[in-house]
Amino acid sequence: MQALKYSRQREAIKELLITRKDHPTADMIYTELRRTQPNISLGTVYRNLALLAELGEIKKFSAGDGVDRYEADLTPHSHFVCRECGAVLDMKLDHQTKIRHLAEKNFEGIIEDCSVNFYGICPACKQKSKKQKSS
Amino acid sequence: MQALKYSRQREAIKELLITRKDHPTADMIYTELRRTQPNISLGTVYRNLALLAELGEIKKFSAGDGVDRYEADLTPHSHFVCRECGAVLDMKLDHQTKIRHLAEKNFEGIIEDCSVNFYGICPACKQKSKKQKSS
DNA sequence: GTTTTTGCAAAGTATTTGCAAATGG
DNA sequence: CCATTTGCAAATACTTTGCAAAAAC
Repeated sequence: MQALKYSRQREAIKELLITRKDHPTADMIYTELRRTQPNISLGTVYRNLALLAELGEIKKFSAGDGVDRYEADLTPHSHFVCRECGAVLDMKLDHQTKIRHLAEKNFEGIIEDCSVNFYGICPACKQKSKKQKSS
Repeated sequence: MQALKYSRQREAIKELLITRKDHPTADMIYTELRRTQPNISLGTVYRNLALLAELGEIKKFSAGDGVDRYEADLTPHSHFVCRECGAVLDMKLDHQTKIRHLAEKNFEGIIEDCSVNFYGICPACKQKSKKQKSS
């Protein structure tokens, strides 16, 4: 049981996540895939995202707004969320490893994962507001 | 305009968050307040939580499951989420300040906030599974 | 009296699920 | 063939919102 058969849809989802470096939601993935596979359903997208995440092939995370986001980059890194435009950017500094060790010292439980989110204004929006002021 | 009048409901929500040290969801707050104010509505709870968060009197955050959580503790700290029992615990180490400075060095945007979540097995659940093994 | 807040119910999102048909091995 | 996956639609979970009545000032 649970033999995991090939699925065109699942491959397409994985491929899309490897290609795209933004951090799409299930709905964004669905909309994009619809262009090449007009019959794919949102339920299938959700089911495969959950499966891939469970297999550890992709990572599901939250940007703090109510929507789940997905990425194929499994290396430890954190995210920046722009409260102006909503963009989610990678922050390549690897804090996690260091923080995790710090946290483990004072904690009796088991720490398996760590997520770090930054919030603020992204470089692009910062530029934009500068120009508006000077005009 | 926007003069902010007193509201018994809002005070009760704030008081509850100051008292309770778990990190309740809107629905948990609603259920609890219903015991003393049987007519309070879920919409009112949501509206006041949003208002209090906007005023900076409480903090809204995500534990990674789809539900928003609230707390009155405004000092920088992070959270641990048990993937066994769902408990959300405070991690009192202040990583945020340090991490923020690290992140700001390599980032052209503006960092206003930072959230750190740990995931794993909480001390209580760890104990429980130990006992099960030895029986 | 005017403005803000409330309770209620309805609407709006995001996600999950049941099921018969399609697909993979 | 049998097990898994799909598309579709309905169900669920969480949050927001419109509106008339109630409360605050």
